[in-house]
Amino acid sequence: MPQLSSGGGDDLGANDEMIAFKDEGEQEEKIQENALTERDLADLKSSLVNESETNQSPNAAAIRRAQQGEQRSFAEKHRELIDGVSKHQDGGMYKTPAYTGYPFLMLPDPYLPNGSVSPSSRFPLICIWPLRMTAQAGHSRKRPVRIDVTGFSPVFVLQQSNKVSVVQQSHGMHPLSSLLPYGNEHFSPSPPHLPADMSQKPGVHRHQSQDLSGYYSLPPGGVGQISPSVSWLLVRQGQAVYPTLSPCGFRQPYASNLSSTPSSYSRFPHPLMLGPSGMHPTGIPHPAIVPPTGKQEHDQYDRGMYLKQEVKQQKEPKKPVIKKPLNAFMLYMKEMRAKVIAECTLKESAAINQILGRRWHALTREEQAKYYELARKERQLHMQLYPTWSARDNYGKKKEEKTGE
DNA sequence: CTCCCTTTGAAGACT
DNA sequence: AGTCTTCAAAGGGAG
Repeated sequence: MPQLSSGGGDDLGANDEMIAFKDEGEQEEKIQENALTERDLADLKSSLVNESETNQSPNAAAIRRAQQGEQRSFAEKHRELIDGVSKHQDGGMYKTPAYTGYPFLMLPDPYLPNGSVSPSSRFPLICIWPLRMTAQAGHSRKRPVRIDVTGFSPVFVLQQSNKVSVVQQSHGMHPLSSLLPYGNEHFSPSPPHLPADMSQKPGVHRHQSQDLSGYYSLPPGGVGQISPSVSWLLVRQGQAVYPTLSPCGFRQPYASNLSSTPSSYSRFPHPLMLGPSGMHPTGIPHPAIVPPTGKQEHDQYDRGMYLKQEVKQQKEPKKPVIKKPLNAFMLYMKEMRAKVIAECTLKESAAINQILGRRWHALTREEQAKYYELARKERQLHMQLYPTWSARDNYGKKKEEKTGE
């Protein structure tokens, strides 16, 4: 498995990526299975879902085309991303295929084949901070009200020894969008209700609506107070580099002491900064951390909810719940859910998940490997961030909650 | 309002 | 060691 060769030195990731993909015969079998699965998709949809779904179920060929397109687009995006990264760097960090699925943290890859990364460099000196300014005000589970104030183009940050390189993407699609683990709307067009935000100003283009809902932080002691005011916050060795708008509309970084706050901060407060809820011990919120009483869901984007949580926590401080890192399939589901919903006009998660499960099996080994790799990085990062955390911490918690203990 | 459903994979618990 | 159980996400549906 080419992309799974960790190159040694990886004692953190589990061996999930070493999945026992069977050999040639199995591959043929898989191909056949793919065809079957894809064909079954229509059947599944018609059998699983309600009548309306049945009536508009596309034929198998259409599904096949859709799936092929889906898979192709994924691969293309992946390639584009790799190309994009490699074009924009001068050969320092990512000589090997860059790890493309982790926009949250552009860290030196400890899995570089030569395994030469020093222990200290196993952790990022530079962190890319995709704070998309998307809030869901007055969110209810059934009717999310989304205020999308995403304003800026994505920025690449590549570590070059002690420098920060910022690479502006020239096209509308964020190159990392295809693999954003926490994104929900990676490929969806900009929502029609998008307010006239800065992205619509001349010279400032807006990337597609992506929920860059999660991100990882530096390890304890890495950073201090972080301003969430910008779409992307770059952190480097105790300094925050705040992207700002240049006259031409491109974002330029400027270094700032963490204690000082750029003017843009006050203009764009971010709900994620409210209160201690979901805060990593560093003071940085993390998608894996959720307030103890609430579901994660969109709460972290719900300013009101966060305020409530803050007040609540002031009254009765509880340990924030650190969630399990997502496995490969969960990451896949996160990415593909919206697509399936759009294609199948389904809304029931149970039915959607069935389809996703079949699609998952229909993926090629390479396509699955990408998600296994993502999940491996996810676990690794989770482990770095929460070294004392164990799945045991949440084990049986749900039952306890139910029983009221 | 709360729980269930449904999927896969990881990891803890149990035998 | 092998098997079982729980939890991650999601959101409509049911009670």
